[in-house]
This record gives sequence, structure tokens and C-alpha cells, in this order.
Amino acid sequence: MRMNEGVEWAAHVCVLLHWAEEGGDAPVPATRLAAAYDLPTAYLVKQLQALGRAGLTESVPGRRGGVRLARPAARITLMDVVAAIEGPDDAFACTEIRRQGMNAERPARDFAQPCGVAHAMREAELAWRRALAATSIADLAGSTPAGRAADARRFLAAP
Amino acid sequence: MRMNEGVEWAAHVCVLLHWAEEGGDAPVPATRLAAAYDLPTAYLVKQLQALGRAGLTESVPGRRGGVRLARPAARITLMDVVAAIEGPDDAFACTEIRRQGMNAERPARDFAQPCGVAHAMREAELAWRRALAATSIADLAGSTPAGRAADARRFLAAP
DNA sequence: TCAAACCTGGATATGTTTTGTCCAGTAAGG
DNA sequence: CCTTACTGGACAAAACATATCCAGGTTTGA
Ligand code: SF4
Ligand code: SF4
Repeated sequence: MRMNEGVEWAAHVCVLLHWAEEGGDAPVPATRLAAAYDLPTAYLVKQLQALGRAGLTESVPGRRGGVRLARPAARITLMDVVAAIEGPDDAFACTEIRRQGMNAERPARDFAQPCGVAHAMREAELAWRRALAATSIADLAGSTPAGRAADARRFLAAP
Repeated sequence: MRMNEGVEWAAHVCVLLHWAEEGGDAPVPATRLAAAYDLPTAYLVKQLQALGRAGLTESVPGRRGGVRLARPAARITLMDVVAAIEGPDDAFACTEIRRQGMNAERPARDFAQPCGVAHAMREAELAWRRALAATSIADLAGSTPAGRAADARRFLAAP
């Protein structure tokens, strides 16, 4: 059960975009974002497209174009980023094994209720999501050591 | 980020083993457990071995042998089962991308602290684990519709 | 005007993990 | 001593994550 590493990329990129916005350097081209952390450009672009489809970022085509946050960093949470990259599916997928084998003869209505396993898994994932939703991109930006933001802006604005 | 379906199998199997124990039918051979939910025997055996290595179950070789819970179902949590099947790794794996690209020149001590992303992810996974640890196999067994346990025991004890 | 710089989406390739099977070895019971 | 059972390792297929490429579009500024 490993999470896509695109989630880490996307989170860091969102922080960069927030800093760029603050410095008036938005939008930032994807090539520059990739260079900032030495990531494979073409693949990072895929993740950026996922962020765009989820409404977290918007992109400007053409020369002087690039990507920017679609709303203030304080209103983009880690949960949003994870959902955008990982997709909407829960980690735990029910396959209804309880209906097979010794229970194959039972009528379908015997299984109308999800069983305790599914319920507990669902609760646990909700707790996880709530925790992720408690941290925003602005929080992440604020918790980085002083001076790092200015350096990043300098790098993103460089020719 | 999909969870192994072996987790679902293992959870249900633990409930079965608990019922078997109550009925005095332990240990139960793996073939019987696989038949109970129509699972591929050889692959289920792999999951059972993982449960055994994690100390959740113990197995008895030889004729009249099989698998049984290694401790009372009330003291085996869903968290134990997930950890046994999924392994000890966190879902979110840090790859330290912040050290590359624009930060490649910085000394290593600048990155002694894990960044905010890693911290938030860690907190969220802890919340998930706490939630999973709140449900035991005995809880799951108790929440199944009446009569189901007796039917299961009948099936497991059958020739 | 038009070429350069930028994004989009789909096709494709490669590597890793999950899922599933098989077999040779070992242990216990009757 | 033969049947039933577990163990561990090797192996194959399928699914998924990672990565690259290309053939379109947009906008800007020379
Ligand atoms: S509901 Fe319970 S039984 Fe049905 S699939 Fe989910 S976990 Fe397995
Ligand atoms: S610590 Fe922060 S930067 Fe380093 S890898 Fe984990 S997330 Fe990425």
C-alpha cells in the first residue's frame, strides 16, 4: 500500500506556487517547477494536469504562461492534493468475499449492510482524511525555515 | 494507493478462527478456510503465513492440524492484521526531493528536520492506525448478524 | 506575421508490486 | 508408512506506477 510519489511532488509544487504568487511571479512554467526539485519534466506535467482537473491549479498557455494556484493557499489542503493525485477511491476495496463459498446460497438481502470490516476500514480512512484536511498549503509554506521562500522565489523568477 | 486484498481475507479468516475456537473446532486447516469464502487456497496460505510471522496465529502441522488464533480475539485488532499483511512501511514514502535542484548546494544539516509535508502525512497515518487499533476481531465477530457464527462453525467442522 | 514558449491529451514503453500457482521438504496422526 | 497438513522458495501473469514522446492547441513578443 504505497502512495504515489506524485503526491510529494504535488505538495511541494503547490508550496512553490504559493511563494511565486506572493512574489508576483505567477504563473510558473512546468519546466521551471521541475528544475526546482530536479524532477522528470514530462511526468511532473502529468501530475500538474491532475491538479488542474481537480481545480486546485489553473494553467495559462502560451509564452509567459505556466501554472498558478486556483485559490488561496490557505484554502488548499493536503487532503485536496492527495485526492487530486491518488484519485477518489478508498485504499480499502471491498470485494464481498463473504457472499462466496459457505454463504453462496444466502439471498442478497442478507448482505444489504456492509460488514464490520468495511465499516471499521471506512472510519479509519475518514480519520486519515480529516487529519490531512487539517493542514493547508499555507501551513506548509509557513513551517519552512526562514529564507527558504525567498530563495525559491529567486530561483523561479530566474531566466 | 490500493490496499492488498489479503487484508480483507485475513480479517474475515480471523473472525472464522475466533468462531472455530469458541466451538472447540480449532485448529482449522487452510483448505477449509479457503473453501469458506471460495478463495484461492495457495494464495490464502501465503497470507496465513504472514499472520503467523506477525504472531497473530499459530499453526499445527500434520493430520488434524491447521491454524488457530495465537491469542484471544479481543486482543487482536484490525491494526494488527493490516500491519501483518501490508508490512511495516508507511504509505507515504519520503524521497527527499527538497534536496535536489535549487537546493542541491545546501549543506545536509539544513535538512535535519523532516519538512511539514512529511510531518502532516505522518500524523494522518497515525490517526488511521489509531482508528484501526480501536476495533478488535472480537468486535467484528460480535457485529455480525445472529446465526451467522453458528453456520460458520457448522461449515468449518464439516468433513 | 510568425516563431518561440507554453499547455493538453493520448500513445507507448519500462519497471515494480500484486496476485496467483507450483513444488520439494517437514511434521504429526492413525 | 501413508495421509493430511504446514513452510518456504521459485516462478508466471496481471495490474499498476513511473517515465517518455508526440501531434495538437494558445498566447506573446519580436
Ligand atoms: S463488506 Fe465485509 S465482507 Fe463484504 S467485502 Fe467489505 S469487508 Fe469483505
Ligand atoms: S521530508 Fe518533506 S521534502 Fe523531504 S521528502 Fe519528505 S516530504 Fe519531501
